[in-house]
Amino acid sequence: MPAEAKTAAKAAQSPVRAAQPVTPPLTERQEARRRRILHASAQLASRGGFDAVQMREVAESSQVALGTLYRYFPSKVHLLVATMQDQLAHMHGTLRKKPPAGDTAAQRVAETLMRAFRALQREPHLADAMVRALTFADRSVSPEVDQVSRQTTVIILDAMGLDDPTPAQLSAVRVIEHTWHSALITWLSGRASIAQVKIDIETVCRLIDLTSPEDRPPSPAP
Amino acid sequence: MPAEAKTAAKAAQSPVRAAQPVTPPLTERQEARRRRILHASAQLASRGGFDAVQMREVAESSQVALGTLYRYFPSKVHLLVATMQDQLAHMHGTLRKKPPAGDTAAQRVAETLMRAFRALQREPHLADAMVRALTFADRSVSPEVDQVSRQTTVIILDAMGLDDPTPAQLSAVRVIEHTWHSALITWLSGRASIAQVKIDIETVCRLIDLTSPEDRPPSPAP
DNA sequence: CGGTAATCTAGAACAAGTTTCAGACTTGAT
DNA sequence: ATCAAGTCTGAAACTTGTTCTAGATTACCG
Repeated sequence: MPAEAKTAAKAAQSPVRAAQPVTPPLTERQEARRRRILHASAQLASRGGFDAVQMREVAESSQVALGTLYRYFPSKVHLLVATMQDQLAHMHGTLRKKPPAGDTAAQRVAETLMRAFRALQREPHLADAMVRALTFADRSVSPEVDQVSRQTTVIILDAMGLDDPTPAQLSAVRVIEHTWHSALITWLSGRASIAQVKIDIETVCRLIDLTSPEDRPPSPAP
Repeated sequence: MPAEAKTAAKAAQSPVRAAQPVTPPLTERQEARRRRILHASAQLASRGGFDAVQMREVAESSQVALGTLYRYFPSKVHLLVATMQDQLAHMHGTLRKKPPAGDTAAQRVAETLMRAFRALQREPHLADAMVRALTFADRSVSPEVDQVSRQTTVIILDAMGLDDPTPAQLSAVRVIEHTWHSALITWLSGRASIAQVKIDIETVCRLIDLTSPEDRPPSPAP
């Protein structure tokens, strides 16, 4: 049993930087199947978003029986969250190569998120599928969602250049993540403009200066 | 046609304080039906959350044919978002009677949200159903979701004691709402503790001091 | 190699959201 | 009071996520 669920469950306990799960030995063909499935999922999602990812179609596209698909990913939401993990890993790689160049931590985080946002704008349907799955996920997907959250946290902390955040900073990072997800949703459902998302990201990033005033004096012009 | 959708669509244009929609004449019996439906929805939601609100059961509980239910609320998500509007109106009334008493705007907003949070804790399943519906809603529900958002904005601005917010303040309020929704979700899915939600709300409310320094000097102890 | 446990496949079956339809009932205008 | 238009009902049908089953296939152990 490939067992995504079990797999990620193990990783869902220690704080920020948790280890990758102990990969339960996957045959080469199984690894290939898994990749095919994730690829098909991303492809269908890119076309028509959440609704377009239909389990029967994913199964067909990836040349796998429906039952097998469900063995690898126990639900549609699991599948899409895994797809998101996949894409996030990509993005993290990309970001690592060209780190953000702002002067303050807040600027770098905002720049990082805006870069990610622009990437999502190129595939709005895919973004829709992944984000909707993420926020719709119930407790049974918590371990996987948590993993996504942890990965996002790492990306933000990287941008801040922090290794050992205080509780206050962790809270600020959580608030930034909250804003990030929720702002994405309002944008995806057409209730907020791109400009608004940008402003809100910049606004929330100001919290960083508030929790670590070492980087630059926070007080605005009087 | 009672037409929830049309109804709320009309309200979804002017900024913050939009007027109530021009109620398309509803007979008394129709009004009663609508109430029965919302009541059944809230009741089922209180039991088992999002999944427990099954359209057939709602129809049966409220003594209405399935087709009629769909005429009043074109989808399950529409129904639950309307349920949320209902509950929000309640809450706003309650809050009006006992306004928050903090010294700064930030304190009052945090207090208000924590009060709402405690109310939700009393009916976690209902909260689950409403919040999941809200964030899962696609474009077809935008007008209604927007209405909820506007109502929330009003509540927050009330707590701030503001009537005529600047764009920066509006952005801060949006960020607070984002955090509010997303923090609720992480709590509901068991990924964050109540304490964490509290801290995050307090953290994000600090943004208020940042965008309107008139209320009290923001600079922390050196 | 041979056997056995695990995995995979095809396809049926089930569950819940949504749609459809014919006929009964209400409403509002004349 | 009557008629036309709009609503409501009950029931069946359709869609898509999910589960189940029986029989192939594959992986691994001795």
